[in-house]
Amino acid sequence: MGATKKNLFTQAQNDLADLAKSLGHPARIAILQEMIKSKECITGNLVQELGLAQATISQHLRALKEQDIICGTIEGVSVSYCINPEKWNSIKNLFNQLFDQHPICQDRDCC
Amino acid sequence: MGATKKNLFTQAQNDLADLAKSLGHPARIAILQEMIKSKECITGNLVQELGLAQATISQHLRALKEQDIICGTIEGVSVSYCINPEKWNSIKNLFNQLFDQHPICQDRDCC
DNA sequence: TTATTTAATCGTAATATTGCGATTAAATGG
DNA sequence: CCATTTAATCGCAATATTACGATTAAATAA
Repeated sequence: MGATKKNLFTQAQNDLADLAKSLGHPARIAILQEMIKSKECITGNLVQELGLAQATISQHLRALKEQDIICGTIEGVSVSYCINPEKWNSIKNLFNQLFDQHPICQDRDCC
Repeated sequence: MGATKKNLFTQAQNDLADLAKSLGHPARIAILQEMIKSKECITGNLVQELGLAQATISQHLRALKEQDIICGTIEGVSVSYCINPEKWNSIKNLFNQLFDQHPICQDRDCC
């Protein structure tokens, strides 16, 4: 045991959970915000900015890459990453699809 | 090592990451969708519906409770859970705040 | 009172994640 | 060619998560 039982859930549920999981670490949130902020999408700075080891940053970048949230282009000896705009938009839509399923009911609140 | 270095990040980054993490499991996505679908917020059904053990469901419910995403009221011998509408709304806003930071740039796409 | 039902919690095993030093690979600069 | 720079990957240790059987606690039904 210990492994997620993905077979019990729909593809959509697993996909959304995987996306949420990839946002579920402050370093990855910070990386994405940094990429949004800096127009040049330079990543060498991330190690400096975030204070995590180079190997750790690289690992987080891979997690985001595997979800197709970011991609990188080689620029000389370094690599420039940035957010995949189409994916970003689709993530936003998927999350809002979940959020908007809930009919903010004023009348019958149990919380 | 192995523990997230939360001290390197802002409160907002850690909070958003924690929220994302709590959505980062298909069972918890399924639980939330079930709560949205069923008007009565009955939870005993969840064990039946999802096919996970009772202890496991209870653990996922606790994770959502700890983030204040859901809360439960005792109804006789069983417990009725539902989504916290205010929190739900604030989560939606927090995520969209992140999503909308990105200026969907058509001109300079590296992906 | 004593069963029964329901869900939380405990304890534990399996697996995943996080973090980093060390190494590797690839490109640049001399 | 060789040194340097940059980032990916490897290997490992520490920690977290997932899952579930067993137990517990609380409410109901008899």
